[in-house]
Amino acid sequence: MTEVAHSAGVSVSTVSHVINGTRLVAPATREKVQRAMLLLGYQHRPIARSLSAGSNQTIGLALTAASNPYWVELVQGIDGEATRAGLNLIIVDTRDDARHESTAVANMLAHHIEGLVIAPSDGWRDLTLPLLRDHPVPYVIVDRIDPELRADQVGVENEASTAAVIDHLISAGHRRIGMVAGISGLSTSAERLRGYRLAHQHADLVIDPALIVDGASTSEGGRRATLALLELPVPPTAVFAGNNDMTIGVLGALKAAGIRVPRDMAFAAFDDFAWADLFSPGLTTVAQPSAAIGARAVQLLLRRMTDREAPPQTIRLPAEIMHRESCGCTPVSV
Amino acid sequence: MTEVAHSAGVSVSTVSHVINGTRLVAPATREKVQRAMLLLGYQHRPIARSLSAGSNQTIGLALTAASNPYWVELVQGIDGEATRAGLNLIIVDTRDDARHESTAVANMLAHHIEGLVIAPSDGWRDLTLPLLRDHPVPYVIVDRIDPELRADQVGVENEASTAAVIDHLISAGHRRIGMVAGISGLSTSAERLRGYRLAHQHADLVIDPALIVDGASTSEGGRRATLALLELPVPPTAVFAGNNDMTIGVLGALKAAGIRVPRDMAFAAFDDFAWADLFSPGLTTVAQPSAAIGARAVQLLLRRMTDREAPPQTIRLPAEIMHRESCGCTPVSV
DNA sequence: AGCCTTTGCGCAAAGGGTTGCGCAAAGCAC
DNA sequence: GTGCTTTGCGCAACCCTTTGCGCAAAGGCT
Repeated sequence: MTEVAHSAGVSVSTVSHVINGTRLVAPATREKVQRAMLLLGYQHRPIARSLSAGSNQTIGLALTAASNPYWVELVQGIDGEATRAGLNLIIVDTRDDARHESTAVANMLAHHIEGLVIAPSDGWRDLTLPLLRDHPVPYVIVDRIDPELRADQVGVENEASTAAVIDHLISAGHRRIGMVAGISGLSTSAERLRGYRLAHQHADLVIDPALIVDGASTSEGGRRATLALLELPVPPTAVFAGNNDMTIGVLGALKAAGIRVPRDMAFAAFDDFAWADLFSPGLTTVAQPSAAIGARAVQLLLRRMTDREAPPQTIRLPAEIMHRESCGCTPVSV
Repeated sequence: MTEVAHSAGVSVSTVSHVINGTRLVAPATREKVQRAMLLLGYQHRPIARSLSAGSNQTIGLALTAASNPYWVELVQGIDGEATRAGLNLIIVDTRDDARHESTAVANMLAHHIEGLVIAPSDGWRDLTLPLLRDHPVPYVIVDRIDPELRADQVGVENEASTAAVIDHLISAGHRRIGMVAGISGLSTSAERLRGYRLAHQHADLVIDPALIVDGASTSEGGRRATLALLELPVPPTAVFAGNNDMTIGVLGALKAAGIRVPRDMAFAAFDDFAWADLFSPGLTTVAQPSAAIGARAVQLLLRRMTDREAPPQTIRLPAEIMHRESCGCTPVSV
């Protein structure tokens, strides 16, 4: 920058102002500076700005890479909205591990990001949240909403949409519906479970506790949970899987056991994905508006970046129920 | 840092040296400094170091978020290996768009990353590559290998593994095999196509050019390509899809047309994924060793970071063929 | 012509850390 | 006790950019 200033015959401050448009510069001078920059192949290093100004036009996103395919659309939603606002986005993988998450976030903070979107991992309150409290960085939580937290949050209507699907199964005549629940540390798991309970309440049905099994939010967990359900004295006639990973496990276990969906067992799940439609039968799922969640999160973040004192807001977006054949309520067609 | 130095009764330079272990510090002094850091809750900002020293223990990864699910394992492979080496990883989404890719990479460079792993988008040579040439940042290319480039690269054996699968279909008696090819700007597409051709050559079969259709590497492209194949005067008896997105389109089109796999049409594809095993029939696929590719890429990067002059290396990792039922060579079983 | 307001720009400090150079104290051999 | 080598640390310049303050020239007004 000094070189550019020298070559253009102006001071470095003028060069800086030309670059950022932070104050009036006579057109002639501006021209000269720009020519000098071009001539010298000057590369602006916005990062140095963060030293003095503390702003580098970058926001961060922290989530677990494993939560595929939710991932992709969410990232695209966030990235798109950030680009629209003239912000760059950098992403880190939390591995859904509080320890790794906190170091990854700390690294982003060291890089002076101006805002953060985070899908917190289980246990983040002890390690990552304190970091955020120390630093004055605005942040928005996505996916895993924590009602006790005074923070901006965006997520999906877990409870209502799960209840709607379970309700649908109940109206189709099912009385024993298995629930393969996600890892209990996650608010999403709890909310979906509440939805399951709620639907039963509305129908005045008592839930056999044995029907609720822990799927640990993983494929393998889903498989085991399903085996447990099948071994019950009176197995369920329908199963609901709490997320897409568990869906894999559940379906695998059912296939291995020679149980056919929906003839022998009705099935529905949280999380839609490209393949859900291709299965035979097509899978009835709850589709999250991932891209919209991402976009809203960035909007919330932008608001907070301009107004630190704005009241925290929690947004719940409605999910869409993708009604296909696996729930067994319609005759299987092509 | 000044505060810490003051509180510990030493100079800032000593504090710096304690933090980085860059020169001998008497144990007693070191103790004092560390206590002071703890006491004041000092947060080291490695980013500031990059101003003077140009090192901040962070490497970057640039790829398209859409290339799911390849993504997840690749990211995990890279992240894991980076962590092992004591490096932080930040990721950016290129959107498979050269323009977006170049600004995203430029942003990472501005953040003074010490190395870059990149799965280049089509057209990156004009926008992103020049950036890399200007900056002295070591980089490694993954997935899309460019044979003409003198750079470190890691990818999968596209040609040989595709040839093996096509060969398998040929030995099963198929003489007209449709090839749903990926976007032509990608080296992976070209290599897989070469594998397709190679297998035919080995079997002394002439390829009807109409059997090779463009699937544009997308689901929708795969669908259209499949329709084109079905409308041929003599349709193929088997189809090979060049990646997982196109697989969705192909399978969707076949299902919509009421064509059953593998009875009416054999099927195989590049890219394995969790659901492939759950389909009925299970899908025969080529599984990339994504995690290994990521890990190797980081290893190559580390080598280059220490030795800028090392000869560029291109590594091809073998793929694994997941032999299931969709290729029709075995009786469909449970 | 004298004074006030713009307009345009330079000066220098600041932000957080690294590092070459040099100095002082300590250890050692004689 | 003298002179030489280590060992341990401080000083200050430097990395790159931003920005408050202040000055000078130009233009408008009376």
